Amino acid sequence: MHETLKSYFQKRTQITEQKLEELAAYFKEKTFKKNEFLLREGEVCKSNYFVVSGCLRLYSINPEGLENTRYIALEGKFGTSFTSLITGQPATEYIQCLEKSTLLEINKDDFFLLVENEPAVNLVYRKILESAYITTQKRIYDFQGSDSLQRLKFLIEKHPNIFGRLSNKIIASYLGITPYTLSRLKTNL
Amino acid sequence: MHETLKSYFQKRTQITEQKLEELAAYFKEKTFKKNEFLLREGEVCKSNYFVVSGCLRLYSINPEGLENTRYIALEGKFGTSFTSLITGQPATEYIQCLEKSTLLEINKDDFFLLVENEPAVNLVYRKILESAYITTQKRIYDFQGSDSLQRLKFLIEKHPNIFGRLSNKIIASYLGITPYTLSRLKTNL
DNA sequence: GAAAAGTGTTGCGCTATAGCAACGTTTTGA
DNA sequence: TCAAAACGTTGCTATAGCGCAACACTTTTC
Repeated sequence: MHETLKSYFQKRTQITEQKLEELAAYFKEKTFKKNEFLLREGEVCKSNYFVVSGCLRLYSINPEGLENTRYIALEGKFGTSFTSLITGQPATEYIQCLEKSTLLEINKDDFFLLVENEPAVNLVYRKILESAYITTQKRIYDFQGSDSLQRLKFLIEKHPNIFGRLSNKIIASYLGITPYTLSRLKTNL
Repeated sequence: MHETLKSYFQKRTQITEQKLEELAAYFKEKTFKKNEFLLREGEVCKSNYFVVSGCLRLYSINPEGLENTRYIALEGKFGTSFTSLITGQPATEYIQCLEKSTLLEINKDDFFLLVENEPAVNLVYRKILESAYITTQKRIYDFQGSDSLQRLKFLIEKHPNIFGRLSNKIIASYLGITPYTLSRLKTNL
C-alpha cells in the first residue's frame, strides 16, 4: 500500500500490515492534469479519492455565476463530494484538480462495503465524519460570527501554506469575498 | 423505551424490541424549565440529549457580545455539543432549553461504548454524523453564497414551523443578521 | 395587577463589501 | 517564443446590513 495512505490508516486505527495490503487492492492509482475535473455539478459521485500528491478543490457556481470554493484537499487527505456519495443524489459541486495530481481512487460501493464489514475502516470512516463535521461547524461559526478580515487572519494562521500555492481568486472564493476585497484586506494586515 | 426514541431507532436501523429495551436502560428522563441551561461555554459536554418535547438551542456569544444561534433541536432530535462530546475539549457554546422540555439523557461514556459495541447504535451514530455533516454543509453554502433575504426565504420554506414558535431575535441570530435587518426583510417578502 | 424587562418596528446615518473600469504583470498554450 | 488570456491591484461609486434611538406592545415577575 502507498506509504501516505498507510500512515493515514495507522494514525487513526490499529491495523495489521496484512490487512493494509488487503485494503490496498481496492485503491487504484490515477494521475490527473492541472484543471482536470473528477466530478461535475449534476453528476452522481461514484468514488472517494485520497490525495497522494497535488491538490483537489470542491466548488459550486451560484445563480449569478460566481464560484464558491467549498473545500481544498491537499496531500494526505481524502476528497470527494461526501454529500453525493452518501445520498446518491447528483452533486451540487465540481471536483477539480488545481495541480497535476496523483490520487488513489476507491469505488463508492467498495468503500461502503468496507465500512460495513471491516472494523478498521468503520472506525476510520467514523473519524473522518467526525472531523469533517467539526471542521464544517467551525467554518460556519466563522461565517456567522466574523467579518472578512478576521476570517482572512484565521485562515493565514491555520493554513499559511496555501497562500502562494493557491491563487487569490480561489482563496477569496473560499472566504466568501471577491478578489477585489481580498486584495484590499491584505493591505490592512 | 419512550415511543419517540423507539421510532427514531426503528427509522434508522433494524432492531429487536428486546434490544430496544436494553438500550432504554441507558437513557434517563429529565425535565427542564424554560431558559434552563444544559451546558455553558467552557464546560466539557458529558451527555447527549434526545428531545421528547420542547426545544433546545445551541448558541455562542462572540467577542462583541452578540449571540449566534448554531442549532435548534425540536422534538424527536438529538441535541448536544457534538464537537465537545467528540473531542473532550471545553465547549465553545451554550445549550439552553427555549421551552419547558422533556429530554432523555445518555451519558457520554455509555454512548460511545454503545457505538463501539452495539452494531445498531454504531449504524445510527454514523447516520447521525452523516446527516449532521450534510446539514452543516448546506448551511455553509447558504452563508457563503446567498444574501440575507435568500437565507430567510430558504428558512421559511424549509422550517415554516419555527416562525411563531421562536422569537425573531433568535431567528435573526440563526440567520446571522440583526433583529433590525430581519424585521426589515420581512416587509420585502 | 403593577412595574420591569424583553420584543418588534422604523427612521437615520455609518461602514464594509460589491462591482466596474483601467492598467501592469504573470501565466498559458499553440 | 510570443500572443492571448488570466491575474492582481486600485480608484470610484453603489448598496446591504449595522447599530443607535425612540416608541408601542407583550410578557415576566414578585
